[in-house]
Amino acid sequence: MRVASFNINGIKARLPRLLEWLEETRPSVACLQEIKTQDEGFPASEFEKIGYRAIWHGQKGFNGVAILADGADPVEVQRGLAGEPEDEHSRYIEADVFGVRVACIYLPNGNPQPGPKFDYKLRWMDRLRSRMREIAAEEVPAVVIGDYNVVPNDCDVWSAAAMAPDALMQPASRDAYRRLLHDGWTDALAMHNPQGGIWTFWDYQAGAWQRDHGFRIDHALLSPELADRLAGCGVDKEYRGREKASDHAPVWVALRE
DNA sequence: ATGACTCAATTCTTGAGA
Repeated sequence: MRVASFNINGIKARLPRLLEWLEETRPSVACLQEIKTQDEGFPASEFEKIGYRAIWHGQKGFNGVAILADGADPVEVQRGLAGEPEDEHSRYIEADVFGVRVACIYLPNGNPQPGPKFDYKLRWMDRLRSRMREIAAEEVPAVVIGDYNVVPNDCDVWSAAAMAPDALMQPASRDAYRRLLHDGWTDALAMHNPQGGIWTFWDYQAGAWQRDHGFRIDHALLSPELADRLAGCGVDKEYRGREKASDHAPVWVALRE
């Protein structure tokens, strides 16, 4: 089976591109971020027409996450993270599907930093870590996949110097990400590509795509029970170059049965 | 260079993204 993640930057604007990607690459599970629609605007019937069933957590205007499964119903386990009841951002949804726990995340960007948005990012990462430790304690095969908005290492960005002031690059952001790895989670792309140089995002601005000025911020973290089953992983880079593309490219992990 | 581009919103301008 393959579990994929795609920050689509607006499901309404991206629907033709998204359906095309699903039909061409046919992931078993597809986790989406930045659907940017309220729950009632989610085009579930369009996905059912091509054999995918979904759960989603929307929000007006921005954020929003969804989990799609090929020929199966994702069984929702949780939406949102504990620890901050007043937080109304739709950034987390978790389900059991095909015998795997799948959590789809859209981690706060945190810019500008320093400031309240960066503080929120770090608090959100603490809350995520708490939930991931709970999942790890269940000792189930699990993947926490999505847009982490963290560049883990300097080899994961076209220019560490140019990006240094960004919230995605801050030591506090990177430390919080490393704590997840220290808890026993495996960064699938990093394990298979330790040399770096793999990007999942290219800004719309300043010809970033044409210049290959990208970075790696979409990650798949595997629990020990699932890391043993990792057969391969990759980035569907070509989709970033199509008409009306998202600024992210899809990432995926292939798992042995 | 406080830029560049794109999306959503009862759109003609602003907030958000990264």
